Amino acid sequence: MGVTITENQPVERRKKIAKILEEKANGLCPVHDFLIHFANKWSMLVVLNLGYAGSPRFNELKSRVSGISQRMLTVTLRSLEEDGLVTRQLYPEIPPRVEYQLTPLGKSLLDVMMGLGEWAAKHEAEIAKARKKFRSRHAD
Amino acid sequence: MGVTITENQPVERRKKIAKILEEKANGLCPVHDFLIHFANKWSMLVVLNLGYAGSPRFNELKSRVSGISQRMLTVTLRSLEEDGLVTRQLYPEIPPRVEYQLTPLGKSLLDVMMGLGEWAAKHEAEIAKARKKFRSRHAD
DNA sequence: CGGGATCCTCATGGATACTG
DNA sequence: CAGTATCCATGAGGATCCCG
Repeated sequence: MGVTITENQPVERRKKIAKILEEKANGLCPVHDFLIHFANKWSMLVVLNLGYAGSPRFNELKSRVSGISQRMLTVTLRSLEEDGLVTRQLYPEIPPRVEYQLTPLGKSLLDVMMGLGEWAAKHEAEIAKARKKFRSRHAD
Repeated sequence: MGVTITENQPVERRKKIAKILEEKANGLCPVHDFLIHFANKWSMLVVLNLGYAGSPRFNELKSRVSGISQRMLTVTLRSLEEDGLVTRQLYPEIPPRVEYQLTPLGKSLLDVMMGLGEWAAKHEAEIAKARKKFRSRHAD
């Protein structure tokens, strides 16, 4: 099989994209379906922080994800748990202790999220510059 | 410099994540700032379709991104343009013709988006299974 | 053709109070 | 400690009409 890695070849790229955007039985492509559950303010940040912290407790995680409310952390964790990305381990002590952890599936997503995160960190300034320019051009 | 690539090393990974989550002057980490503008239903799908189609016209793109409304395509494209990810080329003909295209910055994001897209396509079934299981367990 | 301008709806998500 | 339950504000996003 052709293992020759030819990065940036338009043809190969188009094939890959086409596969990603292929509609499934539900009328959605995998990306769209994924985004419906994942395109929100917190999911990605929680995944990254879980990747960093290992098996944090609820409030540990809450203090790490700066700005998140108690409610939204709960909601986000439940959603991640539902998608099989996170496990919730309850230790029935008093006071109760709960630890969250990425599943193998969650860890595989973490790798992708890190790619996105590194992109964001790398191009942050460039984007900020573009925004400024755009606004000054449209500030008529 | 230590170029030894040691994938999956927790220590290196934690360092990377820490850098991604590092707060900037505005009190936000790069990812958070990025997500505020990009975590929505359409941006990623539009970027992927632009990567596929090359320099599509407005309605060409609209018919490719299944389900998107005229308004949301406009809004999304403006936002991407503002972030320096997309260029808008107007040909003052009658009727007017407008072509959209990824900038180099947009193309670099496309690569990352493809990584996410491939992840979504690969693990779609697994996620669906997890959801089913979760629901049957919580259907008391 | 490629939008802009409005109106409207509903889901996201923030604040607060309460609980096992 | 780790939530649940409510209430409420905001804005994302859909439908529709209009316009150069």
